[in-house]
Amino acid sequence: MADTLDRALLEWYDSRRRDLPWRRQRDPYRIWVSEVMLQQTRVETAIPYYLRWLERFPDLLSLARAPEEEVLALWSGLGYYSRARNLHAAVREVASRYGGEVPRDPDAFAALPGVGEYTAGAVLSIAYGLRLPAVDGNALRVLVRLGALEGDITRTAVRREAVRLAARLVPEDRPGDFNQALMELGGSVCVPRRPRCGDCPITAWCEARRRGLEGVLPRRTRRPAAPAVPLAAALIRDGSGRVGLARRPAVGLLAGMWGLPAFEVGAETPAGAVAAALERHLEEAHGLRVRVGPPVARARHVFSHRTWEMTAFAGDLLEAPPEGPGWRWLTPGELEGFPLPRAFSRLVEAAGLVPAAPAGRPERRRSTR
DNA sequence: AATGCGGGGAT
DNA sequence: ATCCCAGCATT
Repeated sequence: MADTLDRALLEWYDSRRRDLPWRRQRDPYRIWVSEVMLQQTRVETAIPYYLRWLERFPDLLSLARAPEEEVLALWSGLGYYSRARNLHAAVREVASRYGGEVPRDPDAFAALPGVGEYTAGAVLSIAYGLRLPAVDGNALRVLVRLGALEGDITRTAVRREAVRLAARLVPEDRPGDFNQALMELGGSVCVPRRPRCGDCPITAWCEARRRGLEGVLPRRTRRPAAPAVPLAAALIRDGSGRVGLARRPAVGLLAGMWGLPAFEVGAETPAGAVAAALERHLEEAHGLRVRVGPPVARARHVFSHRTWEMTAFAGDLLEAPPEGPGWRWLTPGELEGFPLPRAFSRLVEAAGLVPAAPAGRPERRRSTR
């Protein structure tokens, strides 16, 4: 076995690294896209989105030139939509300010929207070979065990300590591979519960293992359960059977995405008054005069911090709606391929307007038989 | 320093 | 049910 931690880890990585789409080249733009998609997202989830993204936006300038609507459409279903908006804005800044070349300077790169300490370290170490740490959730767990850091990892101080440890460990030679190896080790061997220390290439250096703490580290206070929030949505048809969609506000949950017009029902609204409250919401938020009828579909959607208990009410349009950038009508056929966030696509499915979507998220195939 | 922000897979 | 994922911006 190699006699230093970094050599042992790199040897392990060389023998078992996965063949991932973003590991086939070192184009900084492509590495960057992968790192943003992978923020809080599993590798297997991101891959189909990544491939489709690069087909449409093969280089930085093609993304910089694209309209935001198309960018969000390609991201839809992946979640955390500000990632897409920030990446789009950042790429435009690189195009205009840096001549289309991703800056090598860590401070300049990290100043771009959506680029934090992790993403800067990952992109610059992988694409440019800079000796920078990149500590994601997986690497954090490895580092906490390696150094037997006993503090609560939800605290900033403990995370900083882990980053300092990583900065000490990352070698001049192959820093990008080292960072990826640390992450991959956390994802496959140094897993949250019951780590497979027998398969670990750096167990000889692991302080938690030496002290018998590998099963209890990292320590973390648990999050409170997400509250359930009722959501009232309107399923409004126009004279020709099309369905009304509203663009959500630019800030907040699902910001800027399209969905059924909807609002979160507060505790002050009794169950019997929801329909009337929905009518008021449609009037105030969209200038629509609608008579809200009976509920036609229900669905539950779990976010990380709240759960929507969704009810869709049928709505009869009393008066022609105003045209505008925040409102559009789609036929059920158009709805089927439309980039809706999952919460709304599920609700529309429950209403029987479109067939249930196929398992693969990104390829919204039209009619596969 | 804590919170908001998606969606899904593993246990 | 709970945890957690190649995190970042905002407060």
